[in-house]
Amino acid sequence: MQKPYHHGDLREQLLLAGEQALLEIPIDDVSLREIARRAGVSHAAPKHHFASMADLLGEIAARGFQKFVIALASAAEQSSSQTPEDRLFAMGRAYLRFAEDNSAVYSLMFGQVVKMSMTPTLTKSSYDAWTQLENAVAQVTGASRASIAATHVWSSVHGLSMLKSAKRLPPHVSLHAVEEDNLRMMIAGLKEL
Amino acid sequence: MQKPYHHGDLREQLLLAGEQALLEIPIDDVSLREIARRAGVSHAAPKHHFASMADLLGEIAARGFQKFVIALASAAEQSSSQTPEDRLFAMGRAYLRFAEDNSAVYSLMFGQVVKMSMTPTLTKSSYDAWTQLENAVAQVTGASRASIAATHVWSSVHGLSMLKSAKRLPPHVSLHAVEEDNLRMMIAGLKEL
DNA sequence: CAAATTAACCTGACACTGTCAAGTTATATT
DNA sequence: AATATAACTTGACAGTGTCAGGTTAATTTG
Repeated sequence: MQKPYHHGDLREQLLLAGEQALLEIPIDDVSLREIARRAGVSHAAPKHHFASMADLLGEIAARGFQKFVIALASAAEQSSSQTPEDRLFAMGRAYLRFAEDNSAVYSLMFGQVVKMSMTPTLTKSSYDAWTQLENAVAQVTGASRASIAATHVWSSVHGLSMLKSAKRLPPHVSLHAVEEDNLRMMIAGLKEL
Repeated sequence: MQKPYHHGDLREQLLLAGEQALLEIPIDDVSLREIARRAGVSHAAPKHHFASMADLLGEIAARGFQKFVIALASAAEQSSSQTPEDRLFAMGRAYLRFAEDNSAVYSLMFGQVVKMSMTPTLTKSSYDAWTQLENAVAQVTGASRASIAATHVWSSVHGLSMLKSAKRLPPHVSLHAVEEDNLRMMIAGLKEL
């Protein structure tokens, strides 16, 4: 728990600088050296806190999953007086919103493992996110085939998020309408499992 | 239409070398220089055929969409005696298979535009792929809201492909069962539009 | 409390990347 | 046959991630 001598805690500052950089500049311009620059340290300083850039990014992705779980839980709570379907719908909306508001971190969270290490904390946080979704889905479908059902939910919402952020949706459709209709169709499909 | 003096046609060779490299080595190791090396030319030779690496990758993605359209059409034909739902199901299976067999090119096709230029041929081929899907979906839902329905289909199948290739699905579920069930739920959802 | 140890950080180097400018060579045009 | 042009090479530049070795500050030890 002892603080490093120079920066208070450089590890945390690097994570924050990385998250900030992902918000501010194109993802290809986010380099380890740029993050070090933003934290005000030399280009090799991160080595003492992260074995590689993939490790740093993996840790940022892990923190992304943690915020993600909180965002979805909070959305679910606010509709907790309603049906399980409504709760799932609210989580779906929160999911799409998170992906939009944190698009760079989101694409890191679900990106190829080649650019990013599967650190233990990332494994755990992404597992937590999965569990949260599976529980919410189990309220709708029953627990027996919740894994399959959750995969359907996640695929649908994740796919829509990706198509949106990659700008692969046809320009003439209303994004908001697409989202609402997609969530409705997705939940309807659950009942056919 | 005259052939370049040295290689027959270096442009085509570079595209082939790039496609091959994407099959053989990790996507992060696929560099412009590596592709040039594989084509047996100097590191700057590609400049005469592609303005940038993003352009080369964009062209590879465009060719990916062309093969993709052919693969889906061929799958649909082979079940053409059946119902529109069956045809869509068959296309869904072919989609998942294409994404698996061509994972690097697939992730290029749907990746961020930052690494890859939206060249005119890429715009056209991805539009063709979209149109093909929309037509197949319209056979199931009717033409009026085919855009929305096609977005639902694409999101679901694309999302599943990405989760699979990013290894974000829980390890205890059978991939084959997940795919079949996902396609069934997805098509069921169409009827609730 | 002083000395030794260790952790945190910096400097400099290496091999690699994409892109550009300038030079060379082979084809095409005049 | 002379000229022009397109295709390719060489060499350079600024940038990257990572590693080795040196320096400085905090911590632990004697």
